[in-house]
Amino acid sequence: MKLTIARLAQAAEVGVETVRFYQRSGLLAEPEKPATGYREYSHADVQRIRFIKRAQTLGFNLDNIADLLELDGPQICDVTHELALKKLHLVEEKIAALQSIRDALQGMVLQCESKHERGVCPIIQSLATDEAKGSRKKAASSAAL
Amino acid sequence: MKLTIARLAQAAEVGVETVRFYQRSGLLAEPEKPATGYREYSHADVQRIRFIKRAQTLGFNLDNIADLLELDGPQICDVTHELALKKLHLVEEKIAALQSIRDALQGMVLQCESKHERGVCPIIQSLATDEAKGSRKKAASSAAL
DNA sequence: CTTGACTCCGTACCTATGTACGGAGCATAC
DNA sequence: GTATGCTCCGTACATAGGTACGGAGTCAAG
Repeated sequence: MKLTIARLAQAAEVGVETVRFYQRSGLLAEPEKPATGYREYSHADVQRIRFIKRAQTLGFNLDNIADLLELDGPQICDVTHELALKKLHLVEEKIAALQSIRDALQGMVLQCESKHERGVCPIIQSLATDEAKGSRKKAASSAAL
Repeated sequence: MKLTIARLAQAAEVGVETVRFYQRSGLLAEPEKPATGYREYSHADVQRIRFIKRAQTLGFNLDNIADLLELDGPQICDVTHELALKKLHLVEEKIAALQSIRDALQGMVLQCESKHERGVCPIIQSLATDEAKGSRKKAASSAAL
């Protein structure tokens, strides 16, 4: 079944502009433009976009995904395995960083809820002074929430 | 002690351009330009930039931080408490999402390491097909690693 | 054969947080 | 009094992943 770009986009649950963006980024081939009429897309293109979207939900960026899509041959698994492992480590680091942020925030929230000096906010105090006690010193840089 | 912008930046461990950026963003006031000579900064400006940087490591963005810096009066704690609590929830959501990504990646890596059909990569297979079994369906959208 | 919807294409814009550049003014050291 | 380095200011660029716009071509229905 041949599709126009709008129907491809709909089937893949993305916008038309996103399809074009993937084409510009080299993730998706642009079909030949016929002498008359519109470019035609296939179900394989739908699958390819879905692949991209699924890989994105696992934290792969479009560069990674381009690599994954390029893979061919009997050694594929070596490459994907390494890529997935690398990503896994990144995710674990990120989780650790966020956990240390969470601990710091929890501490602040609790302090705020317990009795404290009138007119002095412990959260502001803790941001205004350079203690670095507890969790804040270790991992929590580059949060990017 | 009065500082030039470069010495302010150095004391606060940021770049000069970052100081200017914070000024443009309204996080830091620009001192009056004297009739002759350069603008003068104080230690309070150093503290303010450090405040910003510390708040950033906790996941607050510059808009949040602008709010925090604006606060004044006896009800401060209500606002900071709410902001911190909201941020805490966001961080917890983010952690959960990343954990589900981690689980999915771990599963893939393990599959890749165990025996599997020759010439077929389980990672690619799992991205190419729409099972959504296990972890992938729940939280893992909007990864932003 | 006109109308409305869709495609095609290039380009500009968006978020957030900076970074970099370039020319002119100013200050301090020699 | 000049060389060097700093300040000041506006502007452009960078990232990642899209999103939007505008004008021209094309297609299908009535």
